Amino acid sequence: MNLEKTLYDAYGFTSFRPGQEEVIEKILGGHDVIALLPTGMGKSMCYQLPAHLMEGSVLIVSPLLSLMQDQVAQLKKMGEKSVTAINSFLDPTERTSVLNNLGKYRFIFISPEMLVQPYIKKRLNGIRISLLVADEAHCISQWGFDFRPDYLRIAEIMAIIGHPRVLALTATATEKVTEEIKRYLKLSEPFIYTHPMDRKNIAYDIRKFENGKEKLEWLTSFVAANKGPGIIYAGTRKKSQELSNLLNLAGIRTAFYHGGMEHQDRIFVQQQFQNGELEWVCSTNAFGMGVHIPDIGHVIHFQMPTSIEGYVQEVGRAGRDGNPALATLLYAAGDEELLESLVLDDLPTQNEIREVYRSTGDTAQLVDQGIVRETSMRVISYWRTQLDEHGAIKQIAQQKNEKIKQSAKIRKLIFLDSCIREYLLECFDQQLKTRPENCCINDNLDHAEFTRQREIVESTIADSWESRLNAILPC
DNA sequence: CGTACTCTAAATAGTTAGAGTACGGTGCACTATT
Repeated sequence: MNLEKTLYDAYGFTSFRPGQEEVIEKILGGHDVIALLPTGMGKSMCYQLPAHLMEGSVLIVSPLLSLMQDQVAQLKKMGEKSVTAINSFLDPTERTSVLNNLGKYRFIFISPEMLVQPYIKKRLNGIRISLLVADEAHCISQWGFDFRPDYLRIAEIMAIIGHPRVLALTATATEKVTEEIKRYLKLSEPFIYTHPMDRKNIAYDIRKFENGKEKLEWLTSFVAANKGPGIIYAGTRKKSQELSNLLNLAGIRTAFYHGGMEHQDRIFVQQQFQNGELEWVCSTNAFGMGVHIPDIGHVIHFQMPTSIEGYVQEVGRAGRDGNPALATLLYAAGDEELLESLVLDDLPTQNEIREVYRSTGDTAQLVDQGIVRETSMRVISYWRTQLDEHGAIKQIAQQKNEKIKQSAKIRKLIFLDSCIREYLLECFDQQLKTRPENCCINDNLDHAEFTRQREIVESTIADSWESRLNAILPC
């Protein structure tokens, strides 16, 4: 079979990007695949092309509604007509029509929450699904255990849709995360494609301060002296607003972004940033997934990220265009206390587990009465279908242990004396092959040289929104 | 850890200081009102 010809006929591309062809061949050969591909490497082509060569529909599990809407729009722009997304954006009339004609769509996007709804399972029964795709598959491990437990339940529909082949796609996964993807998607012998994940054009800087005030002063002067576009990650919603207000006062075009905002406002900020109307975005970790801006030159962490995986994802949003980019992590004494308590406190407590397991009535009441938190309830409800009370307590304790390990890794990163790049790769079980010139603060990072290189880049990028739009358009 | 909110005692009627405590970040779907 000539894959390149199909690629050309269906999408007009003459050649594959690294990894695509190998992944597609494995899928067509009947294998399940876990593909770790860096963002911007055309991950979606890995399921788009097979869709043209296999009988039946491709079902894509996607973490965010906005991401789904984007992908649907992009596929439609590429001339794909039979695309749909089943989610709460659908009004009842549309929903009925989509559900009645499910088998007619070549691409069906869905959230994990929707996927496990009994009425959806019923509708999927008997539909011919050739491929199940778990997009951003690290979410299984990152969110499944404490935030969106339906991520652990994707495999429940395998039998219903006739055990199709499975493709799990992600840009960042440690061996442990890969293992969890494999376990929760119930893949027996998947082909695992790993791309070297080092981003050579990103230089790493870590700066330590006595207190928050010093950190703030440094940030203000840095942002005043350096051009965007850039992202500043804050630890709380409130802090993201504070930082944005402060920078605005200094005359810098900035907006804040976090999960507590109206959906419309979030879309607006993202669009403004993409069109170059904003130079910096101050945000919580809500910002980033599905944001494709090639020329981000700076990612600054004003407060510590919650895990190394999160850090690498956030930092990885810089320098997609291959030009020099700088990742700067700011630390002030005591910062770790905030984050660690925040991260550890959100797992269900022993008391919550006990209350739910021993409740005989409506468990929703426990949430209403404030005895069990809403997120805890969903997590415990999931484990209740799998384990007894003792088992659940053990499971959550193990999860907590895992989180403690994660925060220890972040702590180690901050106080590291050796190469940051090497350490990050080590966390992903990879080895550094060649060290770029501008590597990291512990390895001859030359800020002056970096700034000089950025200036050359900036002078060649026309600052019109048209050129940016062209750069963003899909490939 | 820092902040914001609640509670309580001491003071004497409505205010205030200090102690105690809860919260902080990621999103889906669904329902009940506007």
